[in-house]
Amino acid sequence: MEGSAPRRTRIQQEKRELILEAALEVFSANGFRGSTIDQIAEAAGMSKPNLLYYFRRKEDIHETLMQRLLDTWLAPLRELDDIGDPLTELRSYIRRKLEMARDFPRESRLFANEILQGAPRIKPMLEGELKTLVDEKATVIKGWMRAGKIARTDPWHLIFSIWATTQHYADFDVQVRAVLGADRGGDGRFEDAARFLEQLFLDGLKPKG
Amino acid sequence: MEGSAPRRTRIQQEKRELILEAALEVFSANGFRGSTIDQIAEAAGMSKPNLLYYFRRKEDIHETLMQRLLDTWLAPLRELDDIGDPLTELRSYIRRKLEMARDFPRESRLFANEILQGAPRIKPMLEGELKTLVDEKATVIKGWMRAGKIARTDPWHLIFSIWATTQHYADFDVQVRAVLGADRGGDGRFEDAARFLEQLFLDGLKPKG
DNA sequence: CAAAATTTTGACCGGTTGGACAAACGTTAG
DNA sequence: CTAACGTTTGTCCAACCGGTCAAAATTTTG
Repeated sequence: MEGSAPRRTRIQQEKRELILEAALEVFSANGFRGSTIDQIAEAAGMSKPNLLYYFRRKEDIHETLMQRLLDTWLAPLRELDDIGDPLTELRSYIRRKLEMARDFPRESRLFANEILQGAPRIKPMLEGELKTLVDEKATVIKGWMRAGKIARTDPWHLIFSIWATTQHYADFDVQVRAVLGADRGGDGRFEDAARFLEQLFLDGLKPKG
Repeated sequence: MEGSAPRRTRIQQEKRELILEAALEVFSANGFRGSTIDQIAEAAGMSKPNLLYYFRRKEDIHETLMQRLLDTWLAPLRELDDIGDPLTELRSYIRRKLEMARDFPRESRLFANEILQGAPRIKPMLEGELKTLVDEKATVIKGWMRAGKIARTDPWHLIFSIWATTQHYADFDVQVRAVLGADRGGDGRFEDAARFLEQLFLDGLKPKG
């Protein structure tokens, strides 16, 4: 039996990383079918056959990329914990997700692309691992509601709304920039978004008093 | 000079509609580059050369589809009006957008695909028409804030958050269904979402009292 | 160093895809 | 009927794309 960790030379380690970085760039910008091996190879600074020496098929690159992505992508939700003040916990979660949209927009778009196409490669994971995790966190949130720490609502849709609002700033970045214009579309937009989302999720839109 | 409305026979009218309907189905599911003319032709029940008789290039279909989409897509925002109670207006807007996600998910995904790829074909429209419209509505919303009718926040990010949360149910439908599971993922999910979003946008998550 | 193992590349292949074209088919008006 | 016009299709092509292969270049190892 082969060990589960394939033995790799130093060059293989490095080149595989190089390819994955290049592929993230290309896939996230053009989608899976919209990207060609040649594009990835060029972005990685090597010839196509050379790239195919490290990853036998185009799908293998995508699969590897997706597996790595999912671990880090769900980390913020995993950290959502029962200890500490509920509202603070949620605020931290929103902030972390927004930071990820700011710092890893390519990963967000890669994921969005996959889901948009019907998640052909990761549907089992969504129905298994992801559902389990979300259900678990929904239970935590329900506990907070029962304890009167936060208002009663649907925990699942709460999580969806956090995903949607934060990832929007990565996935729809072009639109956000276009609408905000040159002056407000700069680096400050994430701070503005953070402030807005905090207020939205905590207090909503009803005027005070 | 040719008139701006190209003269078309009855058959041309019908067949073009047929093609656009088929193309919406295919493009929204596979993206532009992921879709082939053959697929669209088959979905429209005709041969490829026949389809190319009505639309000379693949891009022409996509362009026509996108132009039509944009008009209807922004209609709800255009309706956002200064008359009537502000909170009611916003609630209506959210409801209408959610209904569009429910009734026209293919249109939503087509749009999402375009933006994700960097909006190569509609960027001018985003920076022009769309920005103008949003700026205009932001002014209306600011007026409501100044009048103390709704809480003070950033009107642009408010609009983004409404777009994000509602379109999420069309664009990330697979994920939403997977997480909710067979029992809660049925038709009721849009009503649950409507209830949740209303509460979120009006009152936020802080517990009452 | 020299053999062995690994890495890189140019050339090539078969399948797909967007699109062209001319010929055939159908329809309609004089 | 028939000429003109609109519609449909089979065939074909050039470009592209994922992937193979054998040979050359390079690195590692004894």
